[in-house]
Amino acid sequence: MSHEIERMALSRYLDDRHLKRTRQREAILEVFLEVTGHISSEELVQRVRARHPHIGFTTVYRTMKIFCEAGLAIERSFEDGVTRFEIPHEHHDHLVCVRCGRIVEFECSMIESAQDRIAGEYGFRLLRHRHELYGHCRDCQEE
Amino acid sequence: MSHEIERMALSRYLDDRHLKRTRQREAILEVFLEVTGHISSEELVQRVRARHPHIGFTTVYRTMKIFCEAGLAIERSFEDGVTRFEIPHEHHDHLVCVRCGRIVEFECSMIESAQDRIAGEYGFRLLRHRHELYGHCRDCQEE
DNA sequence: ATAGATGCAAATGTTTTGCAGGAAA
DNA sequence: TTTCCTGCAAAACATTTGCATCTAT
Repeated sequence: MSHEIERMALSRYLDDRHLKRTRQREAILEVFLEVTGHISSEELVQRVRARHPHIGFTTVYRTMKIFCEAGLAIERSFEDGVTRFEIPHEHHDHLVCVRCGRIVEFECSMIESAQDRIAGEYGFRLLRHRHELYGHCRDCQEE
Repeated sequence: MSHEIERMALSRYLDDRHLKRTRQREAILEVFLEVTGHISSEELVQRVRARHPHIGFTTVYRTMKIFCEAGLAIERSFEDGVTRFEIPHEHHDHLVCVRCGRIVEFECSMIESAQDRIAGEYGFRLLRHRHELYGHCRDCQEE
């Protein structure tokens, strides 16, 4: 069984605050762990409902909040007003195609250290950042 | 009279599409050109209404859309769900204090060129980017 | 038995749209 | 006198909250 780490993290998070293991949380976890890349709240609701039609979207929203707090999910938002989630993995930022919506991850340690230096220059204690490049991906350039 | 460039850009934009010069647009322009830094839609509505109580917030939203299209304003959004506007000036990104909301601009050509290189590597034609550093500013660190 | 979870409906907050009346060209 | 603009109310949209009911512990 894969994603043992995520399952254990959730298990511990729930136990620590006396939260319950419910059918709904199990179902949402299953679906979320299958995601590769980024999934919006709405898509997540749809996929969960395909298997468990009774689950309300409110529950999905509330559950994803818990997953984020438990460290199983990271909330991301690009420029279309919807929240997306991804499974945490090594640090990265994103390239977003504004035509097809494709999201590609990139990593650049040079930029990372430049950020630290800049924050320091301005006296900021850096907590997090957001760095997105918007453009047309290769497939969307011909026309 | 300052901001001649902005006024002329708007004038031309309006003329080109046979749009009208109205009292409301004049009023919103006056207020907006006085802004230093970033102003949210809501703050803008308040400031405009302080002088012209009759102006509707719908008009402010619609007018700012026109200003953006005319190149007099740039829309920015940080992580609090509201749209902010700034007067265009040399390219820059932002440091945002998550405690007091202070927004500081920075510029880094090294990051800019790294972005171009990365976009190229992934076959993207870069249109724009978004780069924000979130943290605590100097004044918000003591506690 | 009881703290916690669910799902519906209603509320939220920001921004947009429909429309009838009003103003600029 | 036509075309565009305004302002109100209502809609949109993603997300959150209230609450009565249900369920895991």
